[in-house]
Amino acid sequence: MSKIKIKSLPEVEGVTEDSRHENMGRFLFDAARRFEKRIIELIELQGYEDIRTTHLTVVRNLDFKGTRITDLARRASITKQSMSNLVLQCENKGLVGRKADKSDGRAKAIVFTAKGRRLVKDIRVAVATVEEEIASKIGSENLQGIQTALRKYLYE
Amino acid sequence: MSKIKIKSLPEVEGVTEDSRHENMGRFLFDAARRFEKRIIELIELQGYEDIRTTHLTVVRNLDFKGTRITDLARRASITKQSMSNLVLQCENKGLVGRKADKSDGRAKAIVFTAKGRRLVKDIRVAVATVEEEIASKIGSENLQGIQTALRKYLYE
DNA sequence: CTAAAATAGTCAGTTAACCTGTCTAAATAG
DNA sequence: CTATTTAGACAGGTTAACTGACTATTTTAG
Repeated sequence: MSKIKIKSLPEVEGVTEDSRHENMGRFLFDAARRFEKRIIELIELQGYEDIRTTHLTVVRNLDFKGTRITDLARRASITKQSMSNLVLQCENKGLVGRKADKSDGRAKAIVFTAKGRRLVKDIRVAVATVEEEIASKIGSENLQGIQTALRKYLYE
Repeated sequence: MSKIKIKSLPEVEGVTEDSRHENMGRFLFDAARRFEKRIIELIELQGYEDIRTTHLTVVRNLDFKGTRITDLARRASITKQSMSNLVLQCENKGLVGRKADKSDGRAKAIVFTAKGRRLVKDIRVAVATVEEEIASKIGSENLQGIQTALRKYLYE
């Protein structure tokens, strides 16, 4: 990468200028917040109670064939202790269960219950709905563009 | 808005399909997280200690002419109690002060100290730097495109 | 012009979502 | 076969939000 160009920013003069500032971070943060809030709203409309964004972190990273807590944690970029706790919550809600991993006596595979699989489907519908809502506001080519660009930023 | 179109989503077949799913919410969330983390890193390199993203929430919404806690809270979409606490933290760090609002005896205007104004400048440089970093990865036209689209989604 | 309602801010307590440190049981490497 | 690593759980702490209750002003309405 070329050397970072430090923009010369406008001087603060007196006490009149506004410190508030639009920037990428703010847009991303606000948009992420709004998106998640809307997903939860739609999921609640489907009749689910007390499903929070953190539970989606479990659901989102769980393979249908089953996934270990350690792997879930790594995928979500949180500690295994935190993930362990989230999995416990999902278990209490009847969304996931545990089965022994016969190849490793220490490990347990976290697997979806039927209810959990139903939630996955309902979440996908909600996600598709919110994406439609956004697309209808900014255009689907912009939606696609954002996703492509952020994928590149994040994972390449 | 027209009625929500529910996409027919692929059926879950057996236990082989992966439940993990790329979507807009995930991209936004991960990108926001990465952005904020990077800003904090750069700010710490500038010699600041223990400046957290929540403190940026104060700084980001504070006018140079001074702003009341209630207004800060509204701008940040948090309760005034939460904002009151954040302002206290910023005050303890010497970033902001309070002065009486002569037109309203109940109110106090939160104002930047010299140190706070210096931080604002340093944050702007950090933001510009991170935006450059992103632009160098995804192209500045994509960066601009994302900002324009998200501004539309969020505030129009 | 006063009594009632609204507003600015604080205090106290709670909850959610993370964290670190420690521990066990099992697996693997030298 | 011992030593280290790994999977997971348990205990306890921190941060950033929340609600509810309170004081002190200001605004409004009869």
